[in-house]
Amino acid sequence: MKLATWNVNSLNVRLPRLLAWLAGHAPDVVCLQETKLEDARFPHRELEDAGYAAQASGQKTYNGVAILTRGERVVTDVSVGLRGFDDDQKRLIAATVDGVRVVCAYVPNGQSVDSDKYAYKLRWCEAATATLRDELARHRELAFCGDLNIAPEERDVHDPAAWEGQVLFSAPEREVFARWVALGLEDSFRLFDQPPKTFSWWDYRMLAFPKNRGLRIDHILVSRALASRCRACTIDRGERKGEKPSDHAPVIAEFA
DNA sequence: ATGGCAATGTTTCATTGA
Repeated sequence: MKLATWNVNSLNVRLPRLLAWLAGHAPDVVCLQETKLEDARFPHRELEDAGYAAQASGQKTYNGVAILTRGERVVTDVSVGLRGFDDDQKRLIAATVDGVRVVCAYVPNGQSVDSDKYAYKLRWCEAATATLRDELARHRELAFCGDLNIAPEERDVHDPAAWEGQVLFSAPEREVFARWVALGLEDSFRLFDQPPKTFSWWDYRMLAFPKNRGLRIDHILVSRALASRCRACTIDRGERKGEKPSDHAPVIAEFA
């Protein structure tokens, strides 16, 4: 099974690239973030023609998440949002796909550590921790995927000294990530030897991508049972190149 | 040096992202 996550930064704009990418990689499950589409406008037909079914939870302009599944994979127990956390922002969708619980998240950005949005991010993450604890109690095989908007370690940041204390790399955010790991989740990317300076997001500005000034903030975290089946995790940085790329690259994990 | 780019709707700018 091949499982991917990708912040597409507008599914409307990125649909041609997504369809080409699906044709090239044939992933079995794809978690999407920042679709920026109301459910009524979700491109179900185009994806069906490409061989994918979709579960979506979206809104106009901002946020929006979806889980795509290839072929006749059995999808059950679709749920939307965090338990016990009232939120108008469409940031979380989960589904069980052939027995694997897939939780797709678009964690709030947080803007800056002194902002209301940062406080919202931390509250959202705390509710996510509770939801994940529940989900892990119910499902042996679970993948928590998405734009988690946290760079967990110095090696996940192009310039850790410059980013120290900044949003995406502040101590409270890294502690959140550590709590998710403490629940029994493993960072699939770090199960394997990886090239140094591998990132998943690069700013559109300042020639950040050609200079490889990026962050690794998109992740596939897996429960221990699923980790034991994990055979690879890679970031498709080539997808950041070319015409109209998303500012995020897809992350792909493969399982036996 | 706090800019730079991209997408969206409220569109000819303001807001947000990370």
